[in-house]
Amino acid sequence: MGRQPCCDKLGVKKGPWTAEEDKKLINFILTNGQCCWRAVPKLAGLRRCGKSCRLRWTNYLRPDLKRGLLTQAEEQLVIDLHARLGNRWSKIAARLPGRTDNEIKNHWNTHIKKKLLKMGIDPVTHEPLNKQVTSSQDSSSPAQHLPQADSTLQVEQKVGALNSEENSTSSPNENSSSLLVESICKNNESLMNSIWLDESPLMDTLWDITPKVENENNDMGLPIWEDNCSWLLDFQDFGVHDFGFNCFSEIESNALQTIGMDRKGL
DNA sequence: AAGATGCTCAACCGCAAAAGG
DNA sequence: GCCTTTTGCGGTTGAGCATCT
Repeated sequence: MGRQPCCDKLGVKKGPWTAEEDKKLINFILTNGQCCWRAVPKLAGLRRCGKSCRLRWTNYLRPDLKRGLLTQAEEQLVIDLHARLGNRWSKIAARLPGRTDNEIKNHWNTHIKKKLLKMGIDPVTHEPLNKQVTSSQDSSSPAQHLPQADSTLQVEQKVGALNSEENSTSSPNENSSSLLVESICKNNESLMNSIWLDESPLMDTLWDITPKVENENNDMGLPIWEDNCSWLLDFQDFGVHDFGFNCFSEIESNALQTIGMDRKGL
């Protein structure tokens, strides 16, 4: 018996996406907005599973994605958020505009984990590795070992509010302060403050690109769709050229019609 | 130069939660 | 409230590239 597959496996393509497939998906979403992902492959003429389309869009094709390595500040923020939220990558990603959960997860596993281990910090508990040996004898919380800087206090209060908002899914790591948090707070006070002050999800509204909702986004003080569309001209890092000129002109004309954008104006 | 090893990251898989009837 | 469908999440894999021996 077993579970029904998420999509009809027969005739469903797997593996890396081709430029042609990307083109179809982008074209479809620009024209129709994000609708039922299950229906997308059929409607867009793709031999892919809906899940795969959603993943490709959210992790690679979305207009608001930043490319390239995480900055130092972003990395520190990830570390801090991980200390509080654990492996809840989507929640962490929601607080880093332009970054995806997959990207952050990958970066964590390939870079940050090693970095922390090198520094003698357990990437799971965010506590010093040597301290853990004696932690069973020492019942005091990690925060008690640290001098509490004013900026840290402010951040911790905001985090407290955040945690209470999310306490239904609290992770075992949430209450542990860490040496890293301390240094992050000291070095990036303004960054941390701005982040904790604005707890609204940054990403979701930004990339809700259904054409008719532009003005609603604007009401929230967020950039309207047109402001985020410069990517259409260069297709981010993978470039227009990756699609071939012919296919791009087709997407471009459709996209520009959809969003009412005049290329000459850019 | 060539094979071995390590690293990165896009993509897949399976499960759980949410949504809809 | 139950069942089915759809979506979202986190863990894992593996191809491709870089570096080492």
